[in-house]
Amino acid sequence: MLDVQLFRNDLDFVTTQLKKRNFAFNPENYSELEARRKAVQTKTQELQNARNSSSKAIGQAKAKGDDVQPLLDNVANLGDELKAAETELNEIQGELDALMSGIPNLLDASVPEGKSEDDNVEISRWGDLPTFDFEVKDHVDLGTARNLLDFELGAKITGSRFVVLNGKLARLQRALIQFMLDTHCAENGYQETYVPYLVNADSLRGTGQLPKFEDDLFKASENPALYLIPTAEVPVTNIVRDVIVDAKNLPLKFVCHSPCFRSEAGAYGRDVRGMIRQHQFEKVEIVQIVKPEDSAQAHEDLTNHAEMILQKLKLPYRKMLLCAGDTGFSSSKTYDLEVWLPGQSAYREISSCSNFRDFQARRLQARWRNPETGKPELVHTLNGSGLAAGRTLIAVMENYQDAEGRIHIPEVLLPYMGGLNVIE
RNA sequence: GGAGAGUUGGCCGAGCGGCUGAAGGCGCUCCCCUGCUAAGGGAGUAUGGGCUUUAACUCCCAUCGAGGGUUCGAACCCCUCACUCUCCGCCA
Repeated sequence: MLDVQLFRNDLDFVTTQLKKRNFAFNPENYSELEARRKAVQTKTQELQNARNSSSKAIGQAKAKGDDVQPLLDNVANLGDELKAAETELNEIQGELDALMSGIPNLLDASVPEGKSEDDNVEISRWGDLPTFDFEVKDHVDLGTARNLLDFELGAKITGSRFVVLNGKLARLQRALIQFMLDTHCAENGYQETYVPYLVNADSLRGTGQLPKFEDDLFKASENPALYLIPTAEVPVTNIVRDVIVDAKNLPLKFVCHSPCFRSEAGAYGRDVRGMIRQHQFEKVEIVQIVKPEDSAQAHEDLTNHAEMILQKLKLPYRKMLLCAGDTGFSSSKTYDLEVWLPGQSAYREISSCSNFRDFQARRLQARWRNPETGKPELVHTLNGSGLAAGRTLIAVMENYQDAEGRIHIPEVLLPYMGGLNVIE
């Protein structure tokens, strides 16, 4: 949610900024609605004031033992008039809310122009691409050859875009998750959390998935309305919903492993092969709640924390700055990390690190008390994948394969694999 | 699942139809006194919104779990829902 004051004070600025995103915003439409709101709200409040002062007068007259009937006659019609005004105001507020909650965040000045992922800007590359003196396999061939990955079984048990991991490979994924959690806690100062995987609509509104992106979610129950989390970002960021955080406790840094559930509506036909795009996958999420002045630096730090995992795993990757058209709804600026997948001879997204500034915080009413003003002010929120475990598993399989189709265990994972150093 | 009790400001807690945006206490901030491991006195201390060209003040509106109702007027009465606690049952 953007600041309504910004719309009232500098509508041209907002319109121009939104245009960078190719977001169709109609300022005339907005102004007209806002003018109605102002008129009706003022009128409503005047009526409320009239009612309050009349009621007070009646109370005082009664206390003195005066005849209150003339006063009662006076306010006879006030009730209906007030009710009508309040109803109208509610409708207008509802319209405005719907409009405002559908408007994306404003982009940071450093975000490049562009329409699609083709316009994203490469910031850096890390690691040498591996060379193989044999024909490389992708993770599907590597995994199914040894019955480590079973897509047909996933389809039988549930349906398409689900998979079963067997034996050593399941353990390797668990090792990756443990390694990521331990690293973020011990080296990057994050606090581990465990959170619900079903969330209510308020939580999803807070982080921006609702009302606009309900199709991307799995709804698990109707009454109460509960949804499977699409990312741990939702429950973890909602830790600070309706909270005024003590300044001395900032920044808050959380790390959380969770499964993620996405309906992948609109992704039919994309990445159908393998486990790149599943309805259910494991991810380690890092979240930061910071003072506004710290969020730009925190964004760089948080991205570095995600990069650290790739570096320790010795997986080659590149860092992309997303262009205007590819930056998510709630984000003001996003870096994607793309890992090298030899099986595809391509870099593929493995982490997305975003600074939401106060966009989520305003929806969440997540605030901190600024000692300088003594007033509650909105915090800034950030998050990133650190990393998507399912895709990291794929990357390890493909980068660490040998001519026999075996998968060697990255050095940093050895302590988590119970002495195993190769899956064969 | 059954029975009962609750939900008020940063925290505890009073209030049960008008003078209550809310007593009292704790905490916090400032001032005074005293003087040293402790104490006394005074003042201040909720949030969101509107109006205003902007800002501050004043003013106005809303908020005592949420939503609705009764009433000239609701923290207080009625209804619905959510959550918390206690006891019983069940359970990884």
